[in-house]
Amino acid sequence: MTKVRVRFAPSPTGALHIGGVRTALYNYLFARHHGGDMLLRIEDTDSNRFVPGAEAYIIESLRWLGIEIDEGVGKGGNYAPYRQSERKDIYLEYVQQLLDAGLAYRAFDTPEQLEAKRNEVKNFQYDASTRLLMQNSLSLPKEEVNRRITAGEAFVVRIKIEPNENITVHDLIRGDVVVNSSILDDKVLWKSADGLPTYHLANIVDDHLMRITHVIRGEEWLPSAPLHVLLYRYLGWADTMPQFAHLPLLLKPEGNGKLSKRDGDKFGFPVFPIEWTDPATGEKSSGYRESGYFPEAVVNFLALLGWNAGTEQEIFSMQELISLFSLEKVSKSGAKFDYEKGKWFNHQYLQMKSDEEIADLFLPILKDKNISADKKVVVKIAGLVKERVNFVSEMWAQSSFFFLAPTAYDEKAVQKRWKAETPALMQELITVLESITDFSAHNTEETVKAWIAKHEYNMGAVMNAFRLSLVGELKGAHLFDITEIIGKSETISRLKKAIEKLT
RNA sequence: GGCCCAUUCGUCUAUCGGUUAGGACGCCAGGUUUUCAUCCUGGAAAGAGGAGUUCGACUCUCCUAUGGGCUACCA
Repeated sequence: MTKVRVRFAPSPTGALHIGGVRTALYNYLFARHHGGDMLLRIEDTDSNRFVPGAEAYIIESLRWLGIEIDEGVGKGGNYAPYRQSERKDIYLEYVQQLLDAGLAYRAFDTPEQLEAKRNEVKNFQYDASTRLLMQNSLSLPKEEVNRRITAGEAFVVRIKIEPNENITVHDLIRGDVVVNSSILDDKVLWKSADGLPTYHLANIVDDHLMRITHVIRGEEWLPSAPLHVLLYRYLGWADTMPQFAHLPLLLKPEGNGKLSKRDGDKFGFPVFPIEWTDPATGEKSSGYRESGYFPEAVVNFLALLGWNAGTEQEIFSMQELISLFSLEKVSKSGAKFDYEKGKWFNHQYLQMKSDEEIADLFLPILKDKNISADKKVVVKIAGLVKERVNFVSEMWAQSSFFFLAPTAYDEKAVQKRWKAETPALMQELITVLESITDFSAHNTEETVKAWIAKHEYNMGAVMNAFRLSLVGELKGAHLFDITEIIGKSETISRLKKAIEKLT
């Protein structure tokens, strides 16, 4: 059996969209599952839309997510070059072959003429029914064609599609899709504007030459798949044509349409894997990486948007995804992007991290806040706070009281928990705390609780006022974990301050 | 407009002719807790509509509706 080879073939027209990331992921999972190769090919045949930096962005995004490339741009391989703009001569050879075989023809119609035609005839399509009315090597006398060519007149090359034939595309996800060739148009294969092939030609030539066995791409390509099947046939490669799988699209979380860059701005979540700055406008778009997502969480989340193992498992490592993935289990319909679930995945992965790892991520944030803290202490705090947050970036809000004494007290909390007798109670608590030498959470808790029990104080009244004094609000970690970390003198100092400020 | 694809809780999905239609996110309630959060338990919540086929349809077929995609010298 031939070795599975798949490719991810994005255009360097900007940041890699999250839907594109999923396509790359599925290709990768499929390749690894079958012990095959994953290629990265850059489809830069549209010189107008080329964006500098996009290629590097794509490579970095895949690297961050752990989607490894075996061959291609940035990696090399036996089928180089992997950038289509560097393969022009190769494509030239094959258009010529199509031209010589009479399967393609030259068309001289200018974009303006085509535009005029489209305005004049509704639903105009350049095909068998109209091509003889246009200016091309099929409609014009041979001498006229030659004259135009030698005069250097610009022309495109179009595929010549024979009408009235049912073309079947076998899709691994959708089954057979049958389309009548009459509805297909004579697509441009070679552009005159920039002297490069179109996607259709370059794609087929490369997939064939690079020995691609499975084409796994977005559903937006399904309508042109019959054209691609025809091209394989025209080029004599029908017997080695790759298998197709068209993936369902990622849709907007609300309303209609596919997920777009604008949705990120609108709903406040990233639609790009890593931050992207548009080189033309300087406009920044947020990325999952910079938003504090773990790559494993993004991968897990994306993997389940359109695929599932058929079990009730939700959390999958890359290795598990690889061993379980199959195209048969990819769903057929588009998936609305559920950002809330994405956050949940990150929460799950955050809980799996060691306190040490989390501390390493939290330390720079503390540094930003001008907090210098001992790593050991931060590790401890990470352990106490991680379960309360989805992202490391949210930890400061949950832990600032470990580092800073409250400067204000929540008004409602004060009203509820700071009564006339509270100052005296807190004063007594200070005395109790002062007597403690082993200020560990456990011992302090025992001592304080014993004191409360002995005097038959109201537990809630004491503890809440205590908390209010230390935190400034009625929230936060276990109280005696706080006292242990901030220490005896700071604990007492905060109590004193509260008594002073709230009385 | 034409062509193609799709349609199970609000969302992601399981089910591959016979199920009390399952799970997860989110939501709601209760419990744990000194607080908030976490966590645990429970709850509400779905087969687009209509015809067939069949002893029996979420599952197969057709129609309609709805959603999506494509319809460039963009990919």
